[in-house]
Amino acid sequence: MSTAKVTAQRKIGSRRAEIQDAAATLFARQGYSGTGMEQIAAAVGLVPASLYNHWPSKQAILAEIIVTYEVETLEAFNRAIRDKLTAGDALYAAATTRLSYLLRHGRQAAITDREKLLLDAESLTRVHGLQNAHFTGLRALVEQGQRQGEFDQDTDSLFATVALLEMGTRLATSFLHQAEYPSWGEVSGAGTVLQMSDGEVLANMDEASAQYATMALRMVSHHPA
Amino acid sequence: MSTAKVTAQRKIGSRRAEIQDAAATLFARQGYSGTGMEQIAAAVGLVPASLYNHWPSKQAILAEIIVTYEVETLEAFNRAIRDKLTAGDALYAAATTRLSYLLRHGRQAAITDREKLLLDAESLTRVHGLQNAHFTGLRALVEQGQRQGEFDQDTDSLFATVALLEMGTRLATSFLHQAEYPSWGEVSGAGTVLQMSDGEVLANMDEASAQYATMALRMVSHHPA
DNA sequence: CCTACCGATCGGTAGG
DNA sequence: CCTACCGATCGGTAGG
Repeated sequence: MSTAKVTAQRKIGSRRAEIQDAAATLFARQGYSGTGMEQIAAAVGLVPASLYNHWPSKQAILAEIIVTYEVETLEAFNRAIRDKLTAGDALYAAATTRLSYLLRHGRQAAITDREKLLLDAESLTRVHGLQNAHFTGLRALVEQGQRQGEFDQDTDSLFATVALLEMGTRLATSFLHQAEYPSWGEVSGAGTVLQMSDGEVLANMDEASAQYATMALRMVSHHPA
Repeated sequence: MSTAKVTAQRKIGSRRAEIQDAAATLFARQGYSGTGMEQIAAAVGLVPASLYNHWPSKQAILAEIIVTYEVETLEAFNRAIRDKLTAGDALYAAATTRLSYLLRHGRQAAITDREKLLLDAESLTRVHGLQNAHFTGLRALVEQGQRQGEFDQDTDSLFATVALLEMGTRLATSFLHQAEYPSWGEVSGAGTVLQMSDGEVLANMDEASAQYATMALRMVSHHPA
């Protein structure tokens, strides 16, 4: 497959987005510091200097990837829990929505996870604010379920919230590194059929999300009233 | 062997370890590519060229950090499950042992997670073999528990195994980035009192390990026969 | 969007 | 363990 053909298939006039997408793939695979502007340029068929017509710096590409990812993550969470009648329903919706989003943005999740400390102070403050809002919202949900008797009272809500969030991040980013678990991507008994190619999930995200949400409810010992 | 020579060898030996320890701190914080030999040298009060009296290359430091971490992780797992009478007991022991080890080696866990793909082919093959042995052993434990009726039959063992492993890794490496969750490190209700300083856990690992193991058992719906 | 090029920094070596 | 230094590569700029 020629680079020219792939480039031609993309929308003309979205060079900026094309560069960001190529950067995301490379950052996820090699890390930010391990990726040069020359590699990004080569991936989109340009010479390094031309990238600066679309982006002011390498840092700016990183910052937009991370901030966009965190903004969308928080929006997805708030949308998911809206109008849910019980804590169990809200947690289930938050979990399925989160894993579904994560599986479709595995590169961005991995980059945020690894490189966010390299951001400038302003962007980092914003990212921490977004992450804190997400964390606080999820923790409030856990504690609400505990007060209402739906979730186990003895669970430490701080610990459970961290575990829920981190388990999701890791499950999703794991798909970027299939080699780690050779059987990963196989057809598996309960329907976690997941095939990755160039950072994209091709099949059966819904089943994986349901499995994740079920485990999330088990972790807080959900027992519907 | 003269006393002077032994002393000299000890000095060299401790320098080697001192350099590796400083590198681990920097790699965990800034990434492998983001850390220069000059920074490592400065951290131990040397000039960059002097590092090459103790290590042949920057890559060699990375490789030893990762391989040692994986070897010890597998050993700890095999020791933990030895002689346990039920799958539930074995899973509980594996979980507490794992989190305890991870909390004491958060930097190495984070580095392995992020940088292992940068290893030379030989080291990477070895690391993948060690990880696969750990993964296979844990999955076998889950399936044994399912066959014996201790764990829920409907859980996908592949998915559950990945989730268990990744949740542990993330919980531990999260402590390296306290800023992420401002309340992290506080005194928390159920005893997850964890204070970090320079990558070291100072208090109450046992309670955190127990919380983690309890969640692990819940994830597979453990119900003692 | 290109050619040409900059100063800074990289991992690593020579020699004592 | 140091001083001195290497070629390669880095992110970014000037000018057209």
